[in-house]
Formats: sequence, C-alpha cells, structure tokens
Amino acid sequence: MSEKNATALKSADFKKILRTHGLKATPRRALLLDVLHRERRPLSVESIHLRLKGRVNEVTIYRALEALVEKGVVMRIGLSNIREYYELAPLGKEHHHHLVCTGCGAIEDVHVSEPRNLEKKVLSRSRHFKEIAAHTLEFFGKCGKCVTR
Amino acid sequence: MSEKNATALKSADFKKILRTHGLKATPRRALLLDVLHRERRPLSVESIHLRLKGRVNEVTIYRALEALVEKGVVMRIGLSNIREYYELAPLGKEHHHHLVCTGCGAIEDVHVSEPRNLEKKVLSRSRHFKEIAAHTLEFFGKCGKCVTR
DNA sequence: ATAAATGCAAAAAATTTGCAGCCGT
DNA sequence: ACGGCTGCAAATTTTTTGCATTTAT
Repeated sequence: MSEKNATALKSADFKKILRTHGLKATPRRALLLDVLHRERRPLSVESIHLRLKGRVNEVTIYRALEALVEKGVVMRIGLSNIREYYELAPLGKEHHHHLVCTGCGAIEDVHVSEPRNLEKKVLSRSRHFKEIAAHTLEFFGKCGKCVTR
Repeated sequence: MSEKNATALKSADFKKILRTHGLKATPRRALLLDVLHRERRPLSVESIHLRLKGRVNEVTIYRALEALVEKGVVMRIGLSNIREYYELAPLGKEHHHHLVCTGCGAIEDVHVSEPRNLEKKVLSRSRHFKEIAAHTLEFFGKCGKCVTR
C-alpha cells in the first residue's frame, strides 16, 4: 500500500488539470504534462520534443507551453545557460529550487523554505515594487562526476 | 564632494580589468563594460547593442560576452523570460539579486545575504553535488505602476 | 456547431561560424 | 610580428506566424 512519494498521475489526471484551467483536454497536452511530471525537472522544448518523438509537433509544444505558462500550470525557468526550460508548477507539491551542474548540465531539485520568507523582506526594501508573486533560486556547482574534472 | 555610491569607472578602469583577466583591452570591450557598469542591471545582447548603436557589431558583442563570462567578469543570468541577460560580476561590489516586474519588465536590484549561507545547507542535502560555486535568485512581482493593472 | 488545438510550410529572431583584415601588446 | 579582436556575410538554431484541417466540448 505504501508508495514512494512519487505521486504517479495518469492521463485522466492531466486532462482534469487542463479542464480546470480552461484548456481543452487533448491527448497531446496530456502527454506533454506527463513528460513534465515524470521528469520532475526543467526541460527544454527540444528535450520535451525528443521524449514525445513523433507524437507531438514542435510547434504544438511551443503553443501548448505558452498556454500552460499563461494559466500558471507550467513555469518557465531561465537556467542561466542555453535556452529556456519548463517545468510543472507545484501541483499541490511544494515549491522547490535547482542545483545545476556547470560541468554536465545535470539538474537536481533542492528544497529550502527560506526564500519564501525573504519575499516579505525584499518587498519592504524595494523602492518601486508593490507586490511579489514568485521567485526562482538556482544554485550552480559541480556534481560528483564533474568536480574532479 | 559627496557623491552617490555609484562608483563611476572610466575607460582606463575597464581596460585594466580586461588586461587583468588576460584579455586584450580594446575600445569596444571597454565600451561594453561601461554599458554594463552604468546600467547596473542585466541587459540582453539586443539592448547592449542598442546602447552601443553603430559602434560595436552584434557578433562582436556575442563574442566579447562569451570571453567575459568565461573569465568570470560578466555573469549570464536567466531571467525566466525571453532571452538571456548579462551583467557585470561583482567588481568588489557585493553580489545581489533581482526583482523583475512581470508587467513592464523593469528590473530592480535587491540585496539579501541569506542565499550565500543557504549554499552550505543545500550542498549538505544534495545527493550528487560536491561543490556549489554560485547561485541566482530572482523575485517576480509588480511594480507600483503595474500593480493596479 | 463553434471555438480551440494541431501540423505543415514558411517567416522571423537569435546565435554561431568562416574568413579576411585590423589592432593591442 | 604574433595572436587575439572585429566585421561582414552566411549558416544554424530557436521561436513565431499563417492557414487549412481536425478535434474537444
């Protein structure tokens, strides 16, 4: 009965998410969400496309991601290199951050709660801002394989 | 006699920085650094190019930035939107973070010291990483002009 | 039935590369 | 004088757009 905390969602779940957000529950969008959910880390359009090889057109991926980001289901994350990355916004799961290996590009999730509290402090210090809605925090370093060179 | 804390550097200073890092001190690179220094916020290649209108070729900007990032003089920052941004690495000045307006794209600097301490904690929790060298932290919200809509 | 979603071809934008000449050191 | 730096033209790569067709509600 016990299961890893890796909540395995299925197609129907993704379709529900889509409808909830006023989007049509198409099979390709469900597939796209499935990929993002299974990977649990930011993916580029190219790698999403690879994982959906043959089943979803690149243009469709761009447009689907655009809609999903717009609805807040997916987050667009700039990982300080190469192109943009996308990952599922916290689906009830908690918000997290990333550790990026500058050697091989590997990405690991990390969970630290402090930044949320920082938002208040930052807002109070800001000259022009009246509201903070989100943040991104990425750490860069070397993983075990790359640290030695 | 008093002056804002805006340390005004001049061409010679930038050239020195370039030489120090093993790069040739050319006028265009000094201009490029000057732009980054004066703006004190992340700029895209396009806006750097605009500010250097006519004086430096786009390709040269790409190549100069590449060399400067390589040497650690400039940081490449993913601001979760559109394209990559570049800003001067702390020149003795302290490391800082950004507040980005999701309405108009305005960027404000913020200074919080906590993330540095977080690096240790994050590293100890990481499964695969052996070293953390840097981080980026960006907050997203609305500035005074955009919060009302 | 209707409005959104999709794929193809093509356009536009962003970034990189090859090569000849220029310019710091 | 040497090797890095620069610009131009051109190639790649990434992202967006137009349009006809399909599909979810």
